[in-house]
Amino acid sequence: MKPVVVIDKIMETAERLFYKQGYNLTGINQIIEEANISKPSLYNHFKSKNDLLLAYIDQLYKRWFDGLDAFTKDITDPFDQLIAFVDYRISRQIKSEYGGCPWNKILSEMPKEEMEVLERGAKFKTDFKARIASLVKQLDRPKDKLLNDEEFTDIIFAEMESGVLMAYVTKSHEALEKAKNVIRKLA
Amino acid sequence: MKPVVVIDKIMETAERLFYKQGYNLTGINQIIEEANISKPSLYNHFKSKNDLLLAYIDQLYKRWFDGLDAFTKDITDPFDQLIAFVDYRISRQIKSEYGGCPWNKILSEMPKEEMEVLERGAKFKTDFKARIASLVKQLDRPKDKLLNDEEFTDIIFAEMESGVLMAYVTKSHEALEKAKNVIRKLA
DNA sequence: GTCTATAGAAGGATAGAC
DNA sequence: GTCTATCCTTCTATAGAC
Repeated sequence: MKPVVVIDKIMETAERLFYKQGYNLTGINQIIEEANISKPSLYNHFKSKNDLLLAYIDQLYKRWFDGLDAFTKDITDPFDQLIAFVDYRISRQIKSEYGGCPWNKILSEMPKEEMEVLERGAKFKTDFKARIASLVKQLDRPKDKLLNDEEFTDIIFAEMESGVLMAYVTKSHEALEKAKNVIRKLA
Repeated sequence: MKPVVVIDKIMETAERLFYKQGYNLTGINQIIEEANISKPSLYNHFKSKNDLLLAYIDQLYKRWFDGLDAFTKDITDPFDQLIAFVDYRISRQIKSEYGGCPWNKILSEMPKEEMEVLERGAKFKTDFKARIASLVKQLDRPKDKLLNDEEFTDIIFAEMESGVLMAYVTKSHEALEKAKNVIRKLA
């Protein structure tokens, strides 16, 4: 089902190339060529390449959480949902052939002063962590546990982030599999 | 103490710009200008920009561990050393004004097929984790602990990686401070 | 809204003199 | 080993016709 509207063609091509090659290595010329549109057509919808970047990031946010919801929609138990969060990230890494986290990729190639992008990245990360925190709370862990809910949440989040990074550099989801065991032990 | 040898000028400038702006946003022209050398002079030492990248990465490896050794040289207790590892990363983030981990930055802007760079990244990450593992082993934790040494090592590593990433996007080392508490509780 | 054509700057890399 | 000068490509962005 190929997109027929110009703006859809742009967004689909930009998403694919920005993730695969990185934002700075992807030129406007390549985008219009692979999207089969003309250059002024692109600039009619986006006033600059940076504008397209922001649209890409907003789409990233929506699709990431939509994908998470779809992946976990049939799971009710909060613990199972936590494990499914890890499985969601494993599935994404396999599907992308270990291309890494699109957020980390795009955030890392920005100069550190690019706050418009970094703040969207911070929002994504904290929103995702809030999802984890919500599930951890529902676990109703005994209060005398070694780790409180916040610390447990941090560990789950950290194991996933670090696991995806290692998946990217080692081309394997071994670390993410181990993360599930750690979660099981500490829950 | 400014460098007087041409190759030192190149490496110093490349290190600064690659980290600050990213590899793909840093042009050869800017490097030679800020290093105050001519273009053929650069190409006399490095046969291509990619060649300079590999030299930069090798230097990154050496300086990162040299810095870690210098930072922890007066500490003997293995637990204190683990905490110092986190403090080392905090100090680097403060010094760079939350510029992020130079490894993650350079790894993330490579296309995922650039195995020459990714493998060096994997080596760095696993070597660093091995340092953590070695200290964890020296802790001589009781065998009936909830987490075994390997799992505890993974958590420490993950907390640091995720903590540096969050430092980059939030411009704060709050997450890294929390990581020290988690390590204390689980040790 | 979409096109052809082009501007103007910056990219990586090299020839040839010294 | 270092320089000046230059090559060709690619970059982002726009003017003007339809």
